[in-house]
Parts: sequence; C-alpha cells; structure tokens
Amino acid sequence: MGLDQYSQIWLVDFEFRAPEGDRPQPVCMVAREYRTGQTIRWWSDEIMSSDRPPFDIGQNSLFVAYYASAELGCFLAAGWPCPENVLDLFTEFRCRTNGLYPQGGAGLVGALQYFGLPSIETAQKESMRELAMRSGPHSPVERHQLLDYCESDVAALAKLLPQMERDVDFPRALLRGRYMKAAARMEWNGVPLDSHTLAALRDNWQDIQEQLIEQVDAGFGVYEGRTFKHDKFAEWLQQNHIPWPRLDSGKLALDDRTFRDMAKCYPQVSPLRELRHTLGELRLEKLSVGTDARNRCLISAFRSTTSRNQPSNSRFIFGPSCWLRGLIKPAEGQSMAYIDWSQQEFGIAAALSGDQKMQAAYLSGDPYLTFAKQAGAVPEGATKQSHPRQREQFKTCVLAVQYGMGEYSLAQKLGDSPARARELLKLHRQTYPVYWQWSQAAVDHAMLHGQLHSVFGWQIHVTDRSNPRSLANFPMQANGAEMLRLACCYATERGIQVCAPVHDALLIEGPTASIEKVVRETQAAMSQASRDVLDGFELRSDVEIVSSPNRYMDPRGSEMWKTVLSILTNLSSANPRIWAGLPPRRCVPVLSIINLFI
DNA sequence: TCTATATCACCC
DNA sequence: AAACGGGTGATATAGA
Repeated sequence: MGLDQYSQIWLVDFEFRAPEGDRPQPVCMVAREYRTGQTIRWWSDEIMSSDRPPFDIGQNSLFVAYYASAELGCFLAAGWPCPENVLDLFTEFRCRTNGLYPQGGAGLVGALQYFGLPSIETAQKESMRELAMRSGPHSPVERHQLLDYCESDVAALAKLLPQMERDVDFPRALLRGRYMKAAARMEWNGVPLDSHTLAALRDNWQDIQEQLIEQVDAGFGVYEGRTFKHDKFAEWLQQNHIPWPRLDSGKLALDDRTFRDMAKCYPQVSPLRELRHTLGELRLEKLSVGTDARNRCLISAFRSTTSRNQPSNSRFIFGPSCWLRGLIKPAEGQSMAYIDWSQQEFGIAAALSGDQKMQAAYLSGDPYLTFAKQAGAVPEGATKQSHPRQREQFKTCVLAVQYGMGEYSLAQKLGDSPARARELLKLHRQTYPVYWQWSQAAVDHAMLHGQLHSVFGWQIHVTDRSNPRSLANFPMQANGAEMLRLACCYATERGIQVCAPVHDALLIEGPTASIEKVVRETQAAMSQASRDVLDGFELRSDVEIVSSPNRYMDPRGSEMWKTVLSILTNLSSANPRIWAGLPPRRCVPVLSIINLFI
C-alpha cells in the first residue's frame, strides 16, 4: 500500500477569501499531477462555472493537500463532489511529529523546515494572503501573482510528499483524510444563531457592564472604569479589617473559590463576587457569525495532541460559557438536536481494558451508581433518588480517575477529607483491577517505546517532559476523538446536516417534520462509530431536541441567560430603540437583578 | 507604551 | 517537584 496504487495523484491548493463567519469564496486554484507535472491554474470564474474539478477525483486517484478541509470547503463552494481519496499532509505531519513540538510549528512552512526544504518567506506569504483576502477585482498582474503564489505551495507539496511518503500509514491516513471531508462539510453548515438577540447583547455589552458595576461598586470603590483594581481592593480590605488569602507570589487570591470561602465569614464581599462572575462571562465580541446568522469557524481538526478538534474558544459558540448557547436557535420549520455519547470515556476505558465489571457498570445504564454497588457502598436496590450523595461521590471519583487525579485534589473536589478521597480511589482500584492493569500497561508501553497510539494510529511521542497522567488519559481521549471523527464521517456521508462536533457530541439540524428520524440515523452512526473503535462494544447516546421557535438552552446556563436577558430588557425599556422587537416591560432596577441571583 | 507573565475562567 | 487530562482566551500587573 502506498502511492503506487493510484493512477493519478493530484496536489491541490486554493487561495480563497473567508470573511469572518462566512463560507469560503475561492479566488484561484492550482492543481498539479505529481508524476507528470501537468499543472492546471484556474481563476475563480473558471472554478465557479464548472460543476466538477478539472482533474480526476475517483477511486484510482489521490487528492493531496495541506490542511485539506480548506480546499474541500472550496470544493463545496464550487458545488463540486468531494474526492474519493484524501491525503492531508498537515494531518500526517501532525501525527508524525505529535509530542515533539517541531521548531517551525505544524504549518506548511514548519513542515518544509522540518525536512530541511526551502520555503518562501513568511512575510511574503502574509502579503499574498492579504492580496487574496482583499475584496474587489484583481488586476491581471495580481491574478498572475496570486496564481504563482498558489503554485508555489503546490510545488512545496510536491517536495514534501516524497519526504513523508515512506512513513504515511496508508489506509489509516485515508481515514483521517476522510474526516477532513466531514470537517469541511460541518464548517460549511455552521450553527444557526438568534442574530437579533446576539446583536442586542453586543450593542449593549458595555452598558450592561457599566450598569452592573455602577450599582455594585458604589459600596466598594474598587473599579476604575470597567477594570477591577487589585490595589484598590487591597485598600478596601484593609479599611474593613478583612484578612485575605494571598498567592505564593504575594498577590491577592482572586479566584471564585477564594471569594466563595471568604463570603462565608465576610458576607459583605458577596455582591463583588457575583459582579466579577457576571462580568467575566460576558464575552461575545469575537463570536464568528456569518451574514446568514450562522456561527462558523475553523474546526481545527487534529490540533490537539490527542487529535481532538480545537476550534477557537472565542469564535466557536461552544467555546464560551454555556449560557451563551441560548443564542443557538433553529430557523423556522427547523429543529436541532444535541446528541452525546453517555459517559464516553468510562465506556472506552471499560471496552478497551476488557474489564468485565467496568463493562457491566457501563451496560447497567448508570455506571456511577453501579460502581457504588459493586464497591459495596450502597445496597443493590439503591437508586439515583435514594442515594444521590453517594452517587455524586462515586461519579466524581470516576471522573477523577480518568484524569489521573490524586487523593488531595479529589478531596478538594469532593469537599470531603483526604481520607474519604483515598478510600474512594482505593475502591476504584479494587473494583476495576483489570482496568488499572491495562492503564498502567499503557503508560509502561509509552515509557518503554517512546510512543503511544490510538486504535486507528494517532500517535504521541513521549519525551522526558511527558506527564504520566497525560499518558494515562491518552487512550481515552484519543480514542474518543477517533470515535467522534468516524461518527462525523458516517453522519455527513448519509446526508445528515451536522452543524458542529463537540468532543463527545454532535449538533445536528433537520426539518421539524423529520427530526426524529434524523436523530435516529445520527444515533445509529454514533453507535456504529463506537463499535468500530471499541471492537464491537457499543456506547449509548443521549439526545436533546429543540424545535423552532424555541432556543437551545444548556440547563447549567439558564439562570445566567435569564439574568442577562432581564438586564437587556431593563435597558431597552429605558431606550426602546435598543431592542425594537421586544414588548415594553416594567422597569426593573439593576440592583434587584443582582440580588436575585446572589 | 508595549510586551510578557501570571492568574483566572471557561469548555469537553 | 507536583500532585486534574486535553484545550483557548481575557485581563491585570510587572517589567523592559
């Protein structure tokens, strides 16, 4: 298996405009056949007027690109069918060098540098990219320049491929390439948002902040504009004779936990705590929203060391605090569903370790309570309702084990004694000895062989800087990422409108009339993906459906959503132009809103 | 005045 | 020595 199985190998690069949040607009494309050197240069008019690419994309051809989801996004923009076989050299470079942190990064320039190949200057690259991004027509000279630049990237691919070919793990590389097609499709779809409310929040963001600060800070005087000043707070503490914990660095400890603990003895700091919390949550300026009111951003496939997607937290709607997900809203006649695997990492650990008791716990439907039963901590007949506290503790313990948490951290998390944490961890070890052996064996293998890999070949190189807890967690997280990718492939290939992947979940969309059927199909895709990764072991999934005109709401964020929206309502009653679509309401003093959620 | 670092907060 | 895996990003202060 290798390049020789293909009759044609096309190296392809596009230049395109990608206005914030909008779909890519191809500017030009260069494609070169690897062996013959036949080169095709197309400008956007040729791209957009053709219903297929000017080269073969069938079974016997290989499509090669660097970060293929971008090229495939241009395919979608042109209305072209996607290539059968995709080899993405970015992904393969990431896989090959994962954990080694190559000097020049994982971009095309970095990869060339890694192999000692010459590349064009980063500065020149920047200026060309700007030229491509520029709106408006390009002169013939500019066209020529851009096509030359585009071709230089294709030439770089032609130099990179022979360097990388020998180490490309072929069938598996194509599986990763296949995901790039799904990624392009999801980036193309995006997540529908309530642009009206988003605009209102954005427009009034400063006012909301200022009003909140004005009301609360009157009693403190620790803000300067919208900035919380450490030394002013120190002054206030001194005046009020409140001793405050400090960090090792000597600075005041200002995290929410400290505030919470201190509020127990000094309740007068509570309003400040709530204010800081609320202000810290208001981040929506950089959310990337297209002219069609859909949230779109780069999924950044294979960015993290475990091969997870890593979209920008500020641009992606699932990045910021979960109350902002209230902005997710299906268009008229449409429904959406958030479908996530139930206890995915626990299930992966159970399946891959072969620990029968752990598998039984997973299959019971409530792994946490079953763990408690297996450990003899609760009676056989215990339920979520009868033993909520016990269940919560065993749940926390399970999650802690997956992250390699020690007894002291677990004790903190539990709000219980280190002795209790030690006991829980011991119970886990006693109940699931096969899992613990398997986990230790993985870490040993990593240390001995200097690498660790997932079932479909995503690998990490182990260095002396590698953290044993990271290595222990790698099998769960990396195989979870494999599973998600497979599910995205299956779902998008079946024509399901996948809006976004969220690590252990898919957000999908469909007509309300058929949403239940689409959900079933997606769940089937996710089940299939779990069986494929876990050698037949099937993971369940949970579904949350929301239909127009309702909005998506994460229960954890619903209070916050209400609070912010009532402030907005309050502002709009003072100035109706702020939010024209809203019915008039009685004026609610801002302070009462804050008190309400203290 | 600009940049680097530390700290904090959030996501799965 | 630290003791929670994988991340991104905002903010405030210190330092150049």
